[in-house]
Amino acid sequence: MPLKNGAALVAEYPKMPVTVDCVIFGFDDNELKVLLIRSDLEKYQGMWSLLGDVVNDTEEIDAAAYRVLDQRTGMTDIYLDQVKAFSHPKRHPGGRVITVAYCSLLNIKHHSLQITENELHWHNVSSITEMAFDHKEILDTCHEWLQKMIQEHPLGFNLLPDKFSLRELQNLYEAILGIQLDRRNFRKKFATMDLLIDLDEMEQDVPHRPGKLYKFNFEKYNKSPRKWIGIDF
Amino acid sequence: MPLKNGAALVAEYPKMPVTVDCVIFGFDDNELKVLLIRSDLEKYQGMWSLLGDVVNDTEEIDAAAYRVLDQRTGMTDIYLDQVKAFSHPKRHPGGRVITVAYCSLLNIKHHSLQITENELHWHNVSSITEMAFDHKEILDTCHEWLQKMIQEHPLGFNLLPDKFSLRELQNLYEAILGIQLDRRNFRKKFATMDLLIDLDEMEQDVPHRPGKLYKFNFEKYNKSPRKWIGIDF
DNA sequence: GCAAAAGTGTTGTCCTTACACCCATGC
DNA sequence: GCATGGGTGTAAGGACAACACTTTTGC
Repeated sequence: MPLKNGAALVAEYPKMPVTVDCVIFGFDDNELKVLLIRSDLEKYQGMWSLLGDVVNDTEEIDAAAYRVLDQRTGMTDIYLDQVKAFSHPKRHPGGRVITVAYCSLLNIKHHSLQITENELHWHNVSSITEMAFDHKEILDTCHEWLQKMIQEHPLGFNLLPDKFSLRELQNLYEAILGIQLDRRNFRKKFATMDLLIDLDEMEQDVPHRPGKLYKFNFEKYNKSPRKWIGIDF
Repeated sequence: MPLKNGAALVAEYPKMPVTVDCVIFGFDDNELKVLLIRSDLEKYQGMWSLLGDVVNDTEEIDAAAYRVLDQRTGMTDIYLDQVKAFSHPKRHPGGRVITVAYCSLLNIKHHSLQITENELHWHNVSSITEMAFDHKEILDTCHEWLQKMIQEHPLGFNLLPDKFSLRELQNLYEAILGIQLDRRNFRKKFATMDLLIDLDEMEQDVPHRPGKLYKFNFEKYNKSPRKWIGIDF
């Protein structure tokens, strides 16, 4: 087989637009939220869509996703992870567009944009039934991804304030997983893990007995080895 | 904000080639193998690369990956799953190419291609140190993905013959995970799961006491609900 | 009969689950 | 003082880890 020149080969490849779409989750009022924008396409007039943008010619797709987050929220240190590429040929009414979905987690309280100005709104994930493009499918995929990930990795803390109570943490897990958890067992679990730092501070302005505040010990977590063996299906 | 026409919008998006690369795993001689082809690019002369191809204009990326498998192995019912998109702007020497990595699992014994003719060869995953493009990184990512997945899902059976012994199954897990497992506990685990069908047949032509043969009960597995709650990190 | 792997049980430890009461604070 | 959620302990059951000997077959 004759060897080929890379540039000549690639020049003949079919080319198509690639975009990123960010599923930006937040947590407020004991509900899992997602940040959406009104679609600016005729076909999807009035419907909500994920925040996305094209991938530029010399740009990593991760970089494009971070750029979307920065542009829309003004925040640059947001948790972000690639989830899946979606490629149905008719998924975009304007023609073939492949998109790579990203899941990102941010603390709503840190995020100070004027949401009414630019048609950007937080929505309860549980009450969304329809979206522009295939964005409902992408949202569902990212929600399932998140449900699995928060059980295996300390991601949920990205959705909470730096200081949080055990009640808030449990509410977060219950909202994302859609189940009720036993309070004593939940607290025991985190006590056993020994990855929460007791700040010796109390909640303020709650209409009941205030709870203790904690922060997550990322330093200790990052030093501890992962124990991941266990066949179970 | 004025509404836009989809086609006009998409026409202005940057376009780039998208490819798929398949990490095709097999299992033989108690080793995890991967199917590779010699690179046909000048720059990577003599080096091995994954099996890939471009994604065509109206083709789903999943379909492109299945097409690669069909073309290279002649098999159409192979397990396949999307793993991750790789997008470094310089990952292909011929210019910007985004690739989506797929992991596929097949039973080497079912696969009858003439491997010497078309420069296609099975390689021990553990002895690969260098590959063309960023394919070593892609292979490593898929290997880690597989290590995690075989513990949570019954994927490993795709790498084994229809009928297999518990010893073969354990060898498979040990090869993929790179660890030793206790034989009694391993068998007990699968006995408790009650998802293996005892075929009342014995291994043939083994130079020692033959073991019983089993097949996996996919029907029962698919009917059983997933129990997936358990915070652990 | 010897080599090689098949097959099998018990025990201790740990984790998970289920469950109920008193306490501190705001109003 | 009452409403609200904070905070705690225990007992039972199930899962997992460690461990050794007998059996069957091919040669």
